[in-house]
Amino acid sequence: MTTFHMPADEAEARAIQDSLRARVVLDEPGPPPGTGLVTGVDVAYDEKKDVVVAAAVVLDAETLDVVDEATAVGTVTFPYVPGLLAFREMPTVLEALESLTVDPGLVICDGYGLAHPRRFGLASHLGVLTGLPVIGVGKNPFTFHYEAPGPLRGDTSPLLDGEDEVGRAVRTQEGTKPVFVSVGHRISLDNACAHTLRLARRFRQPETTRRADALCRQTLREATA
DNA sequence: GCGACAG
DNA sequence: ATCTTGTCGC
Repeated sequence: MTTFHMPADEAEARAIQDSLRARVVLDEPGPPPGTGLVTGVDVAYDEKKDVVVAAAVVLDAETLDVVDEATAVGTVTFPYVPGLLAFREMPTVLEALESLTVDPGLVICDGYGLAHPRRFGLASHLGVLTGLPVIGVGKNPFTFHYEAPGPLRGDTSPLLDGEDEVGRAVRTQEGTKPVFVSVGHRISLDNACAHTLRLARRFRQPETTRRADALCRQTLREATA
């Protein structure tokens, strides 16, 4: 497992992404939906943007029951720069994941994997550092373009960077905006979309993300109070 | 040079 | 991400 290194500036951060990108594994199908464990990770920031809380919530993939959860509180040491999000969140996210008492199985995180200017978003980075299969599910199309998917749950359309399909817009609920799924590590795009759809039975976002979001926000309130 | 820009 | 009133809809 590779150790996280905090770059001194944006140029070094981009160089790290260009270097680690070669370690992304794209030829594995990933675990079948509905089996094993699935882990959601998310972070929340305080008003001053200097405290960050990460949460990891492990669910049984079939029942969606909570199996384990962990949080970590850290300090933000890198500014938000589109394309360099991982350097803000990675240290605290890794700490939360390492605090779990079970194997996380498949990880679902906010943001993107291959759908990234250098094809190495947060989900790819997290996958390479942990070795775990990772999916990226974003709420916005970032800098990419797409045609609206059909109106029904399960309808999809390609997320395009020019001619390249870097991810997929997935309609998880009728009457709501799609989410944007991309491959992080050790999973296919088809399977990533199938997992996302299965985990978003009731709401727009996957249950893993919703649980992790609620936990890190609650923990932030308690840590800030 | 200007606009766009995951969280 | 987070700040935030009112407002639309179930």
